[in-house]
Amino acid sequence: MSARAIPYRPHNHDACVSQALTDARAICQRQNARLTAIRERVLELIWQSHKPLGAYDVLAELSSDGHNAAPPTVYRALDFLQQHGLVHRIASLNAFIGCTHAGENHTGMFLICRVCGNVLELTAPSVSTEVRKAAAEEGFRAENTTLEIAGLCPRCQAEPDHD
Amino acid sequence: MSARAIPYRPHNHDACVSQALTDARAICQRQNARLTAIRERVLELIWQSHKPLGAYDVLAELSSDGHNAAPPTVYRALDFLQQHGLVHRIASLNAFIGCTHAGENHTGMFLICRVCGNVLELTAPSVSTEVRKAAAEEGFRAENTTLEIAGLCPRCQAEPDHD
DNA sequence: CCTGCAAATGTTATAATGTTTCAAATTTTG
DNA sequence: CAAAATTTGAAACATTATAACATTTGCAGG
Ligand SMILES: [Zn+2]
Ligand SMILES: [Zn+2]
Ligand SMILES: [Zn+2]
Ligand SMILES: [Zn+2]
Repeated sequence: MSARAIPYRPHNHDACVSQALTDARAICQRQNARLTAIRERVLELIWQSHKPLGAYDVLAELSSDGHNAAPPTVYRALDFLQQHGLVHRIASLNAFIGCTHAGENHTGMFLICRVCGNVLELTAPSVSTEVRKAAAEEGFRAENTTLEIAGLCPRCQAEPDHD
Repeated sequence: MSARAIPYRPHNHDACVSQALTDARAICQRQNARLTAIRERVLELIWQSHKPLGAYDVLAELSSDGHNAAPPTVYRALDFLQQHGLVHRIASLNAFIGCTHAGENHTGMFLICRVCGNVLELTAPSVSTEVRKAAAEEGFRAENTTLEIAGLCPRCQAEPDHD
């Protein structure tokens, strides 16, 4: 896996997409999971940008593909992709984003720009460590961490009206 | 403010509620905010346990009070209470819980037991520090942190079938 | 190749959560 | 008190997610 693009800055995003799809195929093969046409298409749609996409946005895109889809189709695909660590749900936005650390066994931390809407996924081991420690001090067995930071990305701090 | 009760363990919960209401009155007075009857009642309902309550649950309770309320009534009250730091929204559950650090200017971290449903709110400065650091390393200006840990509370680790 | 099973998808309906809008009532201010 | 601002009421609507059951597809064993 090559160096990761920074969503906030212009980059060859097609490369992001094709890398994600390639990785996904490999991961599913390794896990004996079936990355069917719909699932792959949903993953591709989720990856169309670094901004989280709502389930109904995915649905709309599928429809404009000519695919006559209903909500369960999308939610099922998204469940599958989450299960296999290919997308994340951003709880604070009710939306989904492609995982940039697929196959890496990580706890994501998401930096969400409230202006441009782009999201950067980080793996911050020091944060995870402190979280685990804090939970352990309470005798709590942590299983799943939701960590989403809303704020301003570097670009939007500089020029507030950007896409 | 006295020592905080641990939600997972039996305690005199009426004391939690009356403490919360007393604190809320003081805080609103200090901030020149109007803790109206509805708002106070919603806060009280939220505090009826240490389990997060959905907006529509609050609505149902209001209705059984005889109060003929509609969704906006509840959401407005909850907005107010959030604004003034009296309740938190748990994004991963679409539900609300009373703040146990009201007036303290804090970033909450929530330990959510997936079995009993109780939630413990912590202030973990070391976590906040690491989060800020990680964000800063990316040049990101963090404004709002959502940090929710799902797992098993001490009690439910010991005896899995408890309330 | 067929048959039968399991996984995946289609389809319809419905549940759960949250917002917009405008009107009426209440509180505050001068 | 009168004007202005805040709060609440009420109805409709929008968005997000799931339930239930029928149908199709992929695949293993015979
Ligand atoms: Zn990209
Ligand atoms: Zn990830
Ligand atoms: Zn209590
Ligand atoms: Zn709090």
